Amino acid sequence: MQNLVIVESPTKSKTLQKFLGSNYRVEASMGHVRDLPKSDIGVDVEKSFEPKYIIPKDKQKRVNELKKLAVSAKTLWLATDPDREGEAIAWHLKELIGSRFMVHGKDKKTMSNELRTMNIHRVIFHEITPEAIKEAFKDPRDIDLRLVDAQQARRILDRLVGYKLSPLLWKKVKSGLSAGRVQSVALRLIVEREKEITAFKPEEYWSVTVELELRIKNENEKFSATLVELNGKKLAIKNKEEADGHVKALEKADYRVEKVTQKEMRKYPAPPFTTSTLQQTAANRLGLSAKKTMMLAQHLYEHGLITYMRTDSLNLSAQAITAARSYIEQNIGKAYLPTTARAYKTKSKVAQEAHEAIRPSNISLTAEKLKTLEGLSRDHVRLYELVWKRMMACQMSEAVLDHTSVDVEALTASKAVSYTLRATGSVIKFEGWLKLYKVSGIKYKGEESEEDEKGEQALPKVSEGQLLDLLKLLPEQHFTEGSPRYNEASLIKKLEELGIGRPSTYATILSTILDRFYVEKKEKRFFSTPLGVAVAEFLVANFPDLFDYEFTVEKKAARVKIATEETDKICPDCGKPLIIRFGKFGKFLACSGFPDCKHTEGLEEKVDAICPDCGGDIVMRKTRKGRPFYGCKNWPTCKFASWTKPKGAKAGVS
DNA sequence: CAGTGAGCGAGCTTCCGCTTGACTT
Repeated sequence: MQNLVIVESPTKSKTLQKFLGSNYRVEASMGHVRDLPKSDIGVDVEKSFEPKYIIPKDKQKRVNELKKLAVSAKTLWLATDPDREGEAIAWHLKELIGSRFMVHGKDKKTMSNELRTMNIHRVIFHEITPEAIKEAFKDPRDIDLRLVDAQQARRILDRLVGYKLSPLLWKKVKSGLSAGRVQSVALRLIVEREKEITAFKPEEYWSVTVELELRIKNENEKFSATLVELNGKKLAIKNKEEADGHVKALEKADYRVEKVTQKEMRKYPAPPFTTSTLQQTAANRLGLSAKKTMMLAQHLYEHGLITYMRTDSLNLSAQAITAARSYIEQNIGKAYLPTTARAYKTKSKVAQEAHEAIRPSNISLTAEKLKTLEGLSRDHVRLYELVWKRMMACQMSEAVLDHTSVDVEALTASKAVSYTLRATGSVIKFEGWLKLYKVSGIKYKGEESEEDEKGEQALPKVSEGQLLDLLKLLPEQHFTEGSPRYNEASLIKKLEELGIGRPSTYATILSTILDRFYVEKKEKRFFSTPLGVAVAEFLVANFPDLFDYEFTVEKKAARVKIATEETDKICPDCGKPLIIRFGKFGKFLACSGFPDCKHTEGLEEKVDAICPDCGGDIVMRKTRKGRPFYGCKNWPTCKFASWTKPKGAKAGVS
C-alpha cells in the first residue's frame, strides 16, 4: 500500500475511497484522536499554558490501527476538514503517526537503523467531487500551524474556564455542577429572560376597528380599517373610557377615502439550511427537538440522501445549483426560474465553512419517491422534505405582492375632529418560491420566523374621495406582552448570533443545562430553576467579564476571590456592617465579623403590608425550592407566613 | 414556608468540539 489517506468520518472515507481507487487506502480517524486528560486540568499555566495530550481510551484502538497501516504506507495524506478543528486533527495525526518512524532514529517496529521516510501531506477540499479531490491531491500543502494554534488556544481556554470554575460551584453551591464558556452563557440567557418576564408589567391599550362598505354597492365591497390618527396625530388609546369616547364620536362620523397607496413588494426565499437553521426550522415547523433532528439528519446523510449535517456554510456546489435549476425549469415552470442562480453568503464572522450547506444529495429525488425507501420513518421523510423544499425554494424566483394601504378619513358630526383609519391588504401577484415553501406551523409573538406571513385581507378596489358607510365598530382591549421564554429554536438562534457553540454542539448544549437541572422544559419552553438562577448569579457576580456576551480572549484574567457586596446595614448582634454573600440558596446578608459573629439574615424585599399577627413589616422571601412567599420580618419570633400578600395597609394609613 | 459563610481532608464530580459504535435496558 502506497498511500494512506485519513479523514474524520467513515462515510466521508467511503466516498473518497470510491473516487481515489485502489492505489489509496482511505481511513477514518473518528473525530479527534488526542485530547487533554479528563481527570486533571492538563494545562501547565507556569509553562506558558503547555497542554498535556493523551489518547482517550475509546480512541486508542483506532489510533493503533492507523499506526499499523502507516507502517507500509509511503505517503500519508491528511484530508480532514478545511477548518480549525480539522487542521488540529491533522496535526495530532501527524504527531502520532508520523512520529512512529522517528523514535530514537529507528523504526520502532523493526528496530532497524535505516530511517524510514514517509511523505506527509495535508490536502483540503470543500466538496467531495472527483474534480475537487483531484485538484487537492495535485496541490498538497503543509499543516497550517496558525490554525492549529488557534484550535489549541480555544481548547486550552475552554479547559481552564471549565475546570477552574466548576470546582468553585461544587464548593459554593452543589457537588457535580458545571460551568463553561458556552453552557454558562446559554444558562445566563435563560435566567435573564426569566427575570425580564418577572419584572414585566403588562400595559393596557385599546384598538378600534371599523367595518366599512362602499356607498356604491359592488361585490366584495366590505373591508375593515383600524383607527390610527386623531387630527393628524398618532393616537394611543389607553383605557375603556377613552375607547368608548372615540367609538361614540365615530358612530356619527362621515367616512371617505382619503388616500390610496399601492406598492409592489418582492419576497425573497430564505438561504439553504445550515445546522442551526435546520434545527430551528425543524423545531418550529415539525416540532422536532434539536437532538432528534440531528439523529434523523445523520441517518439521511449515511443513506447518501443529504449532504453533511454539521455545517455553518451556505455554499452550494455548482452541480447542485445546476440540478436544482433544471428541476425547477422542467417540473415547476420556466417562470419560477430566475435568470441567474442565487448565491448565498454567510453573515457570521465565526463561521468556518468547511462543508456545503445542507441539501439533498440528489436533487431529483423528491420526498414522494423517498417514501418507498425502506428503513425510513415518517419523520425521516418529513425532515428530508423540508431540506428538499428549502433547497429548491432558494433557487426559485422571488414572490411578487401588491401591497395596498388605504387611509380613510372620518369626520365627526361637528366637523371638529378628524380621525384617520387605515386598512392594509396584499395580493400575491406571482407566488414564485412560495409555491413550494409555504409557511406553516406555530409562530410565537416576539420571535421572527424566517418569513413573516400575515393573513392580510384582500381589499376591494377603492379610489380617493369615495364615500363609505359604517357597518360595525369594534373596540378591543389588549395588553402589551413581554419577550417569550426561549424554546430550542430561539435559543439556538441567539447562541449562533453571539458566535457561541458550533454546529456539532448546539444540541448538546441544550442537553447539558437540562441534565444539570439548571433549566426545565415545559411545553417546549425553557424555564430556569432556582439552582440555575443561583449558578448564573454566582458566575455573573464573580466573573462578570468571563460571561459577558462580548467575551474575548484578552479579557480572560479571572479573579478567583469570591465577591461580596457591602451594605449600609449594621449587625444587630455585634454592630459590625453586614455584607451580601453568596450561598447555596443565592444571595444573603451576613455579618462581616464572621467567623466571630455568625449572624445572618435573608436578603428580602420589603412589601407594602403589615403582619396580621404582630404588626411587623412583611417581606417577600423565597422557599428552598424558589417559590416566593410573604413572611413576617420578625421571624423566628413571629411565625406568620403566607403565599399571598396579607391584606391591611401599613400602620398609620388605615 | 425560614438554609447558607472559612479551612482542613480522602476521593469523586467538571470544559468544548470532533466523530461513531459499544455498552445495557
